[in-house]
Amino acid sequence: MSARKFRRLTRSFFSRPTVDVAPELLGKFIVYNSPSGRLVARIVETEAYVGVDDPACHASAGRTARTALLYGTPGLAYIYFIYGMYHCFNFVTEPDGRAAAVLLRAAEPIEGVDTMRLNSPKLPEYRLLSGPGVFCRSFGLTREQNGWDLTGSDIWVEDRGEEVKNVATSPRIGISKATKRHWRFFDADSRAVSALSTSRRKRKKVLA
DNA sequence: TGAATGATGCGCT
DNA sequence: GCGCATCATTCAT
Repeated sequence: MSARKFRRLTRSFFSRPTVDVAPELLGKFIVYNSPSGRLVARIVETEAYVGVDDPACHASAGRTARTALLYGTPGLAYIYFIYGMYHCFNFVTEPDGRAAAVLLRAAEPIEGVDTMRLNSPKLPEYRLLSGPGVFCRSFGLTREQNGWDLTGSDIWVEDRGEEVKNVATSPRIGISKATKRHWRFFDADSRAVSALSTSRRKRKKVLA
C-alpha cells in the first residue's frame, strides 16, 4: 500500500517524442498534494500536440509569452485558460528547444474523491475527471500552477506497474486543424473516457 | 436522444 | 474583433 514501491516518472520520461509519451501516460497515476488534501487519479485519456509543425499545437502560432513554456524544460505543467471559464492541463514534452505537450483529457478518481466532488457537484463519481476542463476544476488546477515541475514534491506521476490492455486512438477532440492525425489515446475499457454523449452511450452499451 | 447554443475571458491578428 | 485543445443547458424530434 505504501507509495514507496511506486516508481515516479523522471524528466527523461517526458524528454522523448510526444506521440510515444502520450499513450504511455495511460494507466499512470497523477498525484497532487493539493491545499485541500491529497488527490490521486488514474490517467485514461491523453492527446499529443507535437510542435511548431502541428497546426493544432499552440506552438504553431509562434513563440509568444504564453507558449514559451512549451519550448522549454520537459516535465513541467502547461496550463492555459480557455472558453472564458475552463483550464486545460498539459505535460510539456520533448527536449529543450522543441515545443510540444501532452494534454490530459480524462482520468479516474482514486483518492480525494470528496474534494473532487466539492469542486464538481452534481457529477457521478466516474465522471469527476472526465474531460480536460472538468479534470482541472475537480483537481483545483488553474493558471496558478502553470509552469510547476511535475517531477517535484507537490505534483508528480507514478508508474504503479499496471498495464492498459486496450489502448485506442482517434482524432483529437475539439480542434479544427490537422484532424487527420490520430493523436488522441485512451483506455478503451474505462468509462471515465470523455467523448460526445453519443459515442459514450454506445461505449457503455458495448461494455454492459 | 441528439443537436444547438450560451456562458465568459483572454491571447493574438 | 475573432476564435478558442469546453461544458451544461436548452430545444427539437
